[in-house]
Amino acid sequence: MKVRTRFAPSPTGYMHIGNLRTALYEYLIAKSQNGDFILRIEDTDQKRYVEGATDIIYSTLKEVNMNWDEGPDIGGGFGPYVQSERKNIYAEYAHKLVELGGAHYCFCSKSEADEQKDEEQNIKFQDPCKLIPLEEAKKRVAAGEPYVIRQTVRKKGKSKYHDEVYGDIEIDYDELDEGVLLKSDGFPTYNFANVIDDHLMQITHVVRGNEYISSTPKYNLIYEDFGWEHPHYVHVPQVMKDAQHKLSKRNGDASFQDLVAKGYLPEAILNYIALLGWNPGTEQEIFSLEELKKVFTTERLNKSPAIFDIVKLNWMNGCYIRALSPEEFQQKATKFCGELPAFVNMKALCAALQPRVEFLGQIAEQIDFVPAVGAYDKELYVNKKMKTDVEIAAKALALTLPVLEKVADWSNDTLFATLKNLAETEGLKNGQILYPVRIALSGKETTPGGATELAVILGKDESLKRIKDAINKLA
RNA sequence: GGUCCCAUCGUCUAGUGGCCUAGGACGCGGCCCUCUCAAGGCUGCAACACGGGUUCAAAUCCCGUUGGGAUCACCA
Repeated sequence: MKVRTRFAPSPTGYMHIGNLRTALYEYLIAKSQNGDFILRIEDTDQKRYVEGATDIIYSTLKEVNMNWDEGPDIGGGFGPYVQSERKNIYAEYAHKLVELGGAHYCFCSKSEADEQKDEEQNIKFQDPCKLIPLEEAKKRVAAGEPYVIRQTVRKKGKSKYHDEVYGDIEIDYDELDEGVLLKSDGFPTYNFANVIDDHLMQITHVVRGNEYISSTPKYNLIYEDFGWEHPHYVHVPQVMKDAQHKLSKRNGDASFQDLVAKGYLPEAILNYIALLGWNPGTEQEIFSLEELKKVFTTERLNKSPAIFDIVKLNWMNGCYIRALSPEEFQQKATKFCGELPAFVNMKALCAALQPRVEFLGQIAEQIDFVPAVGAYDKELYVNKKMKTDVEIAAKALALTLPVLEKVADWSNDTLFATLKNLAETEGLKNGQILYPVRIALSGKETTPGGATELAVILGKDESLKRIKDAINKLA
């Protein structure tokens, strides 16, 4: 049987990192076995629907290159792929389930149900409507009385099922609550829709967060009542913000879009989250999607929660940035450079930046001196290790200016050789020339590149101008 | 509170009874390289939650304790 997995997000306007990881694992399970990856939109809660949210889902999946084989936009043999368009299907099956004895009509209001139960005391809602004879209930429904369809749990004893990562799970049927399957507005709840859809769409592996472990027996009951086989279950641990809290929108934790906006590369993010809860069993850490397809297996999925560590993502993203060709880097980096003066040598600037940023959002701070030198203190010229002070700097800059004016080949090699030579003939240390020049060009203590590299980035005219300015400042 | 799940360096993890004086990666410290800072190379610090068993032998199996998480919606 062909492996079919599905990513079934609800369109709430936010691509959560944990969600994306679930999608990745679903994609990898399918693709590692030549199966199909299906996209389904779970929008049965009209209150939570956010305009444009489905576009975020599409664009995110596309950005990380996880292409779906069937979905709302491209169709497929098992559509429609949007749950709100399947309303009548759920209604049909819900009524069928009532006939089968797996569910019943309930005329209680939500508040009536809420009043009865008590989580602390472990008192569950005992639905009085269960006792209404089916024929009578049908009459009331036909008469137009508002109703919901609730699951009926008749079984006693232990419910058992196998999970691919957690192993065998046993839960007592008494623990299961008789939840609403079809709401009074006619829409199904997740509890019902996911079962119907997964069966109808012939999903073979369901991947979801481990918060569903304890409700899975309820779904299995529905499968049983219909006489269907349930899919393989792959419950995955949570992605946490810290030991106590999981990553969430409410906490303001970064979403995939937020990270991309900060200049993290989609491939790096994907690589990083693949390793949050899964490992290849080898010491390899850098994986392309294609490589992951080859080595992924559910056996190597972990049971315990993983904390999302932005510091390690930074490192990994840095690896991806450094692996970019200079052209690719320049193309991506330009967007983060803002408006730069015409004198800037972009190629040289990007070459300097590439090994020095872990994510593109760090560029701005690195290049703030490029448009113009900001205000700085003369004391910046004092550096013990470089053996410079204000006086030496003034002398060095005065010496450097005429020499640089004569340089025709404004390249790093030539500039460096020239200044090194100048230092030698003047009996100065390299640093006594280079350090002041670098400060003159940037006005900053640390810069992406040395004096001569900055000179190349700024071009000859601008460099000479800045050195003159510095000489005046020190005079 | 009931039920379910989890538990190795700060973090991600390897480890499925002897190969473990517990390996790798990030981070952190040191050294090298060096026109500052990075990058790169080398190197150091750092963990089996606790207590009982089982066994010739336990991070690995069992039980308990502790700690953490999840769930108990007409949300998914």
